[in-house]
Amino acid sequence: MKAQVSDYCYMAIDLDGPEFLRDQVAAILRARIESGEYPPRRRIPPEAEFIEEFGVSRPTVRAALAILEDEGRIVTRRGKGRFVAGAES
Amino acid sequence: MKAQVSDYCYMAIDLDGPEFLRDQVAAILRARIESGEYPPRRRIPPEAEFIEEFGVSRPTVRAALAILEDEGRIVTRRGKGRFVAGAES
Amino acid sequence: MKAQVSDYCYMAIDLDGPEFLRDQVAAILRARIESGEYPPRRRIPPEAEFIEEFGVSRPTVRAALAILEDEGRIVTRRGKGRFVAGAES
Amino acid sequence: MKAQVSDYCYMAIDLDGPEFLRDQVAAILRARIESGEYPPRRRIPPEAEFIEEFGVSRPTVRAALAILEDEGRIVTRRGKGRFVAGAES
DNA sequence: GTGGTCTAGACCACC
DNA sequence: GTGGTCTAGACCACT
Repeated sequence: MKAQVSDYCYMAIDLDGPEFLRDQVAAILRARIESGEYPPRRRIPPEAEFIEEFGVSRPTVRAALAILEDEGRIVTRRGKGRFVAGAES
Repeated sequence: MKAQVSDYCYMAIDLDGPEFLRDQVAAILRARIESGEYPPRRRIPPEAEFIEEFGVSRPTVRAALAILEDEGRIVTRRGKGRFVAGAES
Repeated sequence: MKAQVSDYCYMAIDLDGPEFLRDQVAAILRARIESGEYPPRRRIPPEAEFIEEFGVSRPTVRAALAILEDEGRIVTRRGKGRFVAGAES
Repeated sequence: MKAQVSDYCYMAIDLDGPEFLRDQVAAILRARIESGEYPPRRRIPPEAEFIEEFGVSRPTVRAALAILEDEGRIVTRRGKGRFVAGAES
């Protein structure tokens, strides 16, 4: 059921992909944004959901989301959630 | 103050060089696993403890642990520690 | 499935509003401290556990814990947890 | 002996200063760089030393150092240490 | 009930 | 023996 990023040394989701879990999670979420699965200006799932989905720790999820925020793909609103970046404020 | 590797070998041999330290450390830890001092499926002490206990460098400890892992005696879980191999759960 | 606060009060009272939940939770926890269920200088369960146990929101739990802290019954250590107050070490 | 940043709810080093430990540590180190205590192109102490000096966790120290790196005040060399930024590479 | 900060401590990669 | 990444889980601030 879960979309495992990796099962820790058992398998990697993509052997040609990013080296670290943080970067792998970021890559998956980046793809979801670019594909429109997470549409502009819409909220993305909370941290807790990614923790469960990918089976990684909260800091790893947060590090991945920080990458996407640095890239300008998402914005964070404390207490409200994270949103896909889009035209206008 | 520190317990040198040679202490654990009961002063039986002199240290001829760092390349032997690795095997000596591995031998000590292997004995602890086989004696049950480190029981199956239990975590073994962290790298840092062996560094201090044996007075050797981190790469030496890691090389010794890699030997035991190659032998299938321990398994490694990043961020969690190393565990003595045992019956599957 | 969840243990409601009212269960812990033995259904003695009805809930007239959320402002009372805080005091009820505080009263339950106060009783646990005084009875020794939560012994001095020991950590009490984390916020999340009380949220689940009592079926109340995080702010309600935190407000209840703040009461106990004001009363000097518990102390808070960020990143570590809350502890029952007791003789100094 | 230690230059405490704060003793966790007991006192803050500067009540008008930064709100978070991370920012407080960053501010102290920033001041040392600007004062010349940590001169340009010289190595600054390792993470472990700041952990001990300030009595904070490793992630907090790293977060503080990340701020200074973002500001361009220090550069990081894996396996070698962190250095105060200075003219020329 | 979200994200924000912090603690503690593990193993990893590199020098 | 440095910095890099990761785990696990606590409390905090805000909505």
